[in-house]
Amino acid sequence: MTIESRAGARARRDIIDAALSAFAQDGFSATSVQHIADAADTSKSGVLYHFDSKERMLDAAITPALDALETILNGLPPRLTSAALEDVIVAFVDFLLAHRREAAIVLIQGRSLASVPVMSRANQLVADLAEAIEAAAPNPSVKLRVGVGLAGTAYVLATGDAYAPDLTPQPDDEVRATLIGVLSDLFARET
Amino acid sequence: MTIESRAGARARRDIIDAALSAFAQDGFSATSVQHIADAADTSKSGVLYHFDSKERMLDAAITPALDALETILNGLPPRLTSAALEDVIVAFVDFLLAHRREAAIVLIQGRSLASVPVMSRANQLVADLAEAIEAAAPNPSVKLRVGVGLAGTAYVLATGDAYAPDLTPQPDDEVRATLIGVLSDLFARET
DNA sequence: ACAAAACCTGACCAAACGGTCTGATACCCT
DNA sequence: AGGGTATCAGACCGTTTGGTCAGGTTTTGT
Repeated sequence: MTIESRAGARARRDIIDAALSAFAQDGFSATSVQHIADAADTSKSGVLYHFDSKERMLDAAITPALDALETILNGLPPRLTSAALEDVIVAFVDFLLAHRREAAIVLIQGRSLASVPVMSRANQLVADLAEAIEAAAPNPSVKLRVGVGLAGTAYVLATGDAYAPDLTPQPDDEVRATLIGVLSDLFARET
Repeated sequence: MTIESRAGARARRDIIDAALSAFAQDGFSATSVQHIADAADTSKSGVLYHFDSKERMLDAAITPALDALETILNGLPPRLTSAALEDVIVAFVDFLLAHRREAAIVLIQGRSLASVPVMSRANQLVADLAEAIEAAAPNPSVKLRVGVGLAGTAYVLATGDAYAPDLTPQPDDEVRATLIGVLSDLFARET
């Protein structure tokens, strides 16, 4: 029986869940193992039994999301047509909707935690995605527009409502449609 | 003679400068006073002589930028016409260009440091600005578009090039014009 | 020139941190 | 039923942290 046994899996998931929320809200270095333990209703030792170190907790917490992002990347055609571009935009927005906390962590702490292996991987994936999408842009100005769109979309979804307090109560479907529209427009428009 | 005397002012400015860069790059809680001291070529005690605590350093570092933002806010007419809106957008972009590091700190750590008074003020200012601009939006969908634009603009300028590595070498003038264009478009477009 | 204020250093401290270790409890398989 | 293992809790440890303090040096005002 592996460490992923059925009975012990719940505590493990609770810990990851608590860590994910804490890392996204308070930041990695500002989050103590004790705090995670409290949130997961266990002890510090209990946490460190499942994950050898704090860094490994971060690894376990965001790796699934990174795998999902990598899957999107691997599905990209070598050269993006504008029809394929639409698909990528949709996939990216859906990815953000599904992994808000992980996205917030990478978006906000990707640079400062670059020395952590899993974060290095995350940064690479983000750079690859941005490069792939921006490669379809005809000139630097459109690249910048797209950069703003991608970053803004990620930020709004990841942080929830810091810059737009009134909009999060909207159903996700509407938000999704609007965000896809924004990104598409930013591409289509010529300056 | 006050503490702002001429001879001592340089060390003080060096410290603030080092703190600003460190807080923006590595985060407040991940930055040690010792690190700031090293970067400012002084000792930990030297730093803590000029600023009683780490929090007060943060305060001193970003307060000037917050004052500038507040000035922009106070200049807003009670109801934004579309011409006035353009002015606000320009002022905001210029503000971001002038205070990238401070913007990065607020943007990225505004939530997690909300308990620090100066950060609470920063969050309030940002919320006020967003509210003023979004109040000019005709419907929730445009609000979301504007939210994406504001956040994206701030993020791209603050973090430099995380999501658009190729564009920062551009001269600021071009970046400025493009960003103003993006924000204006996001407003003008109806979904 | 000289006293006072400003400035800086090194030693020091209590608290909090991530992580280890020992042992107790719960669970599983045969 | 019972041995083995997974799962935790509490005490503990070395390190690092923000911050204090006493003392020395430089600068300033007169």
